[in-house]
Amino acid sequence: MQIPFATIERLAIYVRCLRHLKEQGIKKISSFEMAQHTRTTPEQVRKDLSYFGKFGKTGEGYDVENLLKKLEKILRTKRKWNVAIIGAGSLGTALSKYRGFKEVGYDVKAMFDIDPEKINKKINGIPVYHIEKFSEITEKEDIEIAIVAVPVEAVSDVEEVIVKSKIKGILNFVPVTLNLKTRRRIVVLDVDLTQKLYIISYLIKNKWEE
Amino acid sequence: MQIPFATIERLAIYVRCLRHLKEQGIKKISSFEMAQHTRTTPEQVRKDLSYFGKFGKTGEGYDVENLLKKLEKILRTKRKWNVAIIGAGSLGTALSKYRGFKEVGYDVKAMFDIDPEKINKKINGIPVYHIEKFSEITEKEDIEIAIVAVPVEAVSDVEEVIVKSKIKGILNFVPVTLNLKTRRRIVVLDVDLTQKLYIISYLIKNKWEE
DNA sequence: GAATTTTTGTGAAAAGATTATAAAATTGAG
DNA sequence: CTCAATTTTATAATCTTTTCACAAAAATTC
Repeated sequence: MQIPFATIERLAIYVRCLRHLKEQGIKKISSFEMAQHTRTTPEQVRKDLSYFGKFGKTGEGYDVENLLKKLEKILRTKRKWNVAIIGAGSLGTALSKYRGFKEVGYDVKAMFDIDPEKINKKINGIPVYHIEKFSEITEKEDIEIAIVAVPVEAVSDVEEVIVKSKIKGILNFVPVTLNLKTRRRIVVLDVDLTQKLYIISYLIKNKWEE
Repeated sequence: MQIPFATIERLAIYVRCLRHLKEQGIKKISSFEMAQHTRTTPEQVRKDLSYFGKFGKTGEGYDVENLLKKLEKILRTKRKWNVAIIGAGSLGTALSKYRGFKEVGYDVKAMFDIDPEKINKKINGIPVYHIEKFSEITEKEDIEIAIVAVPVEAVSDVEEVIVKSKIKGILNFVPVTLNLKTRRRIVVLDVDLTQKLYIISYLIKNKWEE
C-alpha cells in the first residue's frame, strides 16, 4: 500500500517531538498529547502510525524511546548523511551554522561558490571549494544531499553541475523550479520563503475556518 | 465554496512564475507551459484558476500581466506588508538580507534580540531592538507579520511576547510547535529545515513513484 | 475481582484533491 | 466563409486523505 505523503511529512514532526520528549526524560505519551505537540489530531497520529505497525499499548500510550527508534528506522534517519551547501552567501553561511542539522545526523562536509575571496577558506570550519570541483569533492566525501542557496542568476550553472554529479537529493532555497535534465531520479524539495509569506497574507485576510 | 489549501499554495508559485515571465517580456502563456514551470499539470493549473474566475482565452492561453494582477489581488499581495524578525543571529541576519522579500512587497522594518551587543545597532540598515519593546515597535511601525528565528531555548519567551502583541501572522523557523495561548487568531506557518532533510532521506531510499 | 476508565487500532464514511472528458470558443489556413 | 486545429472551461469520475465511530485491550479504581 502507498503511504500518504502527508503521513511522511508528519512522521518527521513526530520524530522531532519524540526527541524532545526523550531529552526531557518523558517515558510514555498518548496519541492525544502527541497531537497537541504537533498541531494535529489524536486520530491522525494513530492512523499515521498504523501504516507501519502497532506501536502503542492500549490504555497506556506509546513508549517514547521505542517509538522514536521505530520511526527513525522508517525515515532512514538513524544513519548519517553527508551534505553539501552550494552558495556561500549569507543564507548558505547561516545554514552552515545551523545546529539542528548535525544534531539529527546531517553533516555539512563542503560548501561551494565561485567567489575567489571565499574559495579555499573555511566557513564555520567547513571548507569552501570552487563549484567546478563539485563532482570530485562530493564523490570523494560521499555526499548525497545538496542544499542550494545561490542567487537566481546562478541557478542554471548549478543545475548543470548537479546533473553531472551523483547527488541524490536537493533542498532548494532558490525561488525557481529547478530544471534537472537527467534520466536518474533526483529528489528535490523546495523551501520558498516568499511563497510562505504570500500564504500567510492570504490566511490573515481570509479567516480560514479551522 | 472553500478553496483547497493546496490550491492556495500553488497560486503562490504561479505568481512567482508569472513575475519571472513578465520580467522576460513574455506576454502570453498556456496552462501547459505554466505547468512545466511549476512542477504540476495543465489540468491542475486550469482547475486552480477556475476557482476564482475565467482568466484565459480559448485557443490562446493566459495574458501574463493580467493573470498576475488577478492572482496578486487574490493573495492580497499587491499591498505592502511590514515584517519583524525576532532573533538577530545568523539565520535572522541572513533573512534580513534576503532580497526576495522586499521585491515582492514584504518590508523588514525591525529586528529583535536580547543580546546587548546587537541592540540599538543596525543590521543591513534594519534597527535592532530589545525584545521587550516588541509590542511598542510593532504597533508603531504597523507590523503584522513576524519571522521567528531564535534558538529553541528562547521560544517560550518569544511566545509570551507575541501573544501580548497584535501580530497576525508568523513564519516560524524554530523546530518546535509554537504554543500561543490566545483567543485571537494568529496564523502560524512552520519552516522546519530538519524535517525537509528527513523527507529527502526517506524519498531517496523509497523510490517514490511519480 | 468486577466495574470503570483510558487508549489503541481500524473499518467505514466523508471530505478533499486530482485527473479525465466533453463542450465551447478562438484562430488561422485554404 | 468554412473547417480543422488549438486550447480553455465546466463537469464528471476517480483517487487520496482525513475524520468518525466503535470494538478490543490494558490499566486502574472501588
